[in-house]
Amino acid sequence: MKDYGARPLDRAEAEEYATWFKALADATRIQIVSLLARRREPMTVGEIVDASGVGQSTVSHHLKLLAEVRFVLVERQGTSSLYRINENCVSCFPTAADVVMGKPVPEPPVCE
Amino acid sequence: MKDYGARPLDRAEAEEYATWFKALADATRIQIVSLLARRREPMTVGEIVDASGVGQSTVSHHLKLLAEVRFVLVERQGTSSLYRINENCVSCFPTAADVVMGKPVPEPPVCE
DNA sequence: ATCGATAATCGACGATAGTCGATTATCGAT
DNA sequence: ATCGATAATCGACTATCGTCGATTATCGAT
Repeated sequence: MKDYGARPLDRAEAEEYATWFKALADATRIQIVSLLARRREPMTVGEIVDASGVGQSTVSHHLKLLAEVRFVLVERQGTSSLYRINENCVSCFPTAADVVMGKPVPEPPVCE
Repeated sequence: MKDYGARPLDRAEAEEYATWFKALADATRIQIVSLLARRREPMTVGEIVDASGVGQSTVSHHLKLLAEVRFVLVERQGTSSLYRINENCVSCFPTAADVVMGKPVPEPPVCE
């Protein structure tokens, strides 16, 4: 690769960002994430099922994916699971979008 | 759906954003886009092939996808094709990330 | 008219993804 | 110990994706 400035996007960085974008590369997951981001409070799977319009197993599947990349956090409470947005991602993710689009940022976003 | 503020993310909006994120849900495409975003000047397919490390047909395939969602723009010049970043997306795409993450914006981004 | 360089398209392959219905696991309450 | 509610997992099906090598199309130059 040639020189495009101080912080070129190498393969490893590109692959990390790709996993983030992949997590939101589906309309159902976008609805779930935006739903949890607007309510900053935990929601049960049942509530999310009602709001998303797809089956319970499908929602559970998507929530698992979103939890694996830590877009959402889980906490079991009694017989139900409470999902909430990961506040770190609320700030990190748009910054990742900036980085890919060439906007210089002081620190590359490292979400957890 | 219940009420989560003035601008809930309906299915249509979620699907539009999903196509955008889907376009960047691959490490190779992220490298291509960030490459074109850093150089603001048009690049030939051959140059992009050299910089990306994958085959010519693969790069051509990805460029076609990126052009379909208008992340990049094409212009034929002689025997080569010149690809450049779509400046609109540089500003629209991070805004879309903000919207999904619940940050209120004056206008929802409509890229073209 | 032909040649060479460049890029687009084709065909194929294995891999991954989204959805569903059905089943299983977990846990509180009776 | 059993029941009911809740959510996770399983199995299957179809669809899409990323990559490649090979072929074809385009166009400038000779």
